[in-house]
Amino acid sequence: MVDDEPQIVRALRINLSARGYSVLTAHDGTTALKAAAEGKPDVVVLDLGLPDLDGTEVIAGLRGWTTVPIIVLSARVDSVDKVEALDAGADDYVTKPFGMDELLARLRAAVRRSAVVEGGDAIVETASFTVDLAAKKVRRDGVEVHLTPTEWGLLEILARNRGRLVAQKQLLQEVWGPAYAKETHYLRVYLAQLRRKLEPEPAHPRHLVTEPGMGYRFEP
Amino acid sequence: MVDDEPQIVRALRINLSARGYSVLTAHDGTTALKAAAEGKPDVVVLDLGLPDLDGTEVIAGLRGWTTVPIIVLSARVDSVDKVEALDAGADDYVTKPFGMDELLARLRAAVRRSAVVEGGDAIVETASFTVDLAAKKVRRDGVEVHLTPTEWGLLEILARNRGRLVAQKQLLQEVWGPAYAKETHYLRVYLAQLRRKLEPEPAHPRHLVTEPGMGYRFEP
DNA sequence: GAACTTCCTGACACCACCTTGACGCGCTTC
DNA sequence: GAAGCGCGTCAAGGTGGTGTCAGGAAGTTC
Repeated sequence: MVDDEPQIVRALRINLSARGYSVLTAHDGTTALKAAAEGKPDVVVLDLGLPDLDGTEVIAGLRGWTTVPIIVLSARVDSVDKVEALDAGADDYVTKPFGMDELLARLRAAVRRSAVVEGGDAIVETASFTVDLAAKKVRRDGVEVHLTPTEWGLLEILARNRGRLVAQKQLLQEVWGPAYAKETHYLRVYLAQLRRKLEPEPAHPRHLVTEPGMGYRFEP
Repeated sequence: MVDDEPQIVRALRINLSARGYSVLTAHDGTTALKAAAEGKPDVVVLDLGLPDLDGTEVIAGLRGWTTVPIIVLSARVDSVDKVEALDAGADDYVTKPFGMDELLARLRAAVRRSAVVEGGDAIVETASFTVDLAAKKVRRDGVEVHLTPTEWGLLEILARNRGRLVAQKQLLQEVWGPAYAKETHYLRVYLAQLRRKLEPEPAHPRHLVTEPGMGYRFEP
């Protein structure tokens, strides 16, 4: 969040923090570029009327090394300014005064877009095997392990809820469908198969743990 | 370009065509969705006040199968409308009346962004063949291999997602269109053709791998 | 208008996967 | 201590997904 007007910085910080964002602030272009390089933000909100650098210079300075979404704030309504900022590399341009709801929505849109690009950070590791949720791959001691669709469906849910208990009903409904909520036998068969393929000692599972009567838990 | 007001469509068509864009137009939501499925646009400009469908319905209809950038046009200034459209999956929201310069700049920004997403290394190499995504060419042992448009469409998606599993549904929707999401037979035929042209042992594919029940994977 | 390419469709064999049943074990309950 | 329940294991049958081949329709080029 880059702005030289303290009240705007303050308002945004409160709103963003309340929604679970962590916020880095800078009050001029130079510190903004430095802070961005160190903090690796997921999105940049940039006011154009900074005391030291011109808005397009800040944008260019960021675009030199990152494709992080940049949302420009500005009091200038003139379309020339908008075109300049957007062509310099900004992703969006919001004119002051702006509604907080709108800015937040544009923020969400920008983050959503870049989340699609990255995507690859979905790797869950345990002592004996690795689950790559984006590529749908499982490796054990470096070699790829082949899983059937049903096996993968189960493992994916457990891995996405790693550390948490997942109810039998939830697993059955999400993998087999709502009509199969009581076929707990399926779970026993497929959990056994997963353990045989992934656990060092299938008879004494360390990562795919049964919680009797309740469900299963993935322990990373 | 989706709008029910002829004069706006006309103005935009002239401006965009003059700048080298090729323009598809639709005057309501239903035809827009159909045209998008067939035409595979690089960016969608969508007016919200359509006669048949609600704006968010059109956005949802597109987002069901594509991540194409959507720029919303609307006469409504209310921030609730903006938030709704953006959260439904729109990338940008421009209120009427708008400056043509600004819209064009936002268009450029949207296209630039999605170009980055697609980007990546333009050349993908395997032990037995090379895919040049920029030039749309495939070479095997130095000599160029001719692919049909459909074959190339499949190979391109797989190559851009190299290493990752691509679902059957995604391949079908992106190559043949949303209506063909269940024609898995097409995939079998065309994957067989690609393997015959590219794999050293078509019967035992090493790079165009099937994951039964789930999809296909390109292994570099 | 003929030759060619490309796409779609159908038939068939094969194999992996899902489902289902039977059985043994350990824990809780009475 | 017996009975019942939940869980893990193993094996077998059926079926649905996959690869392959070939023929015809539609469109393109010369």
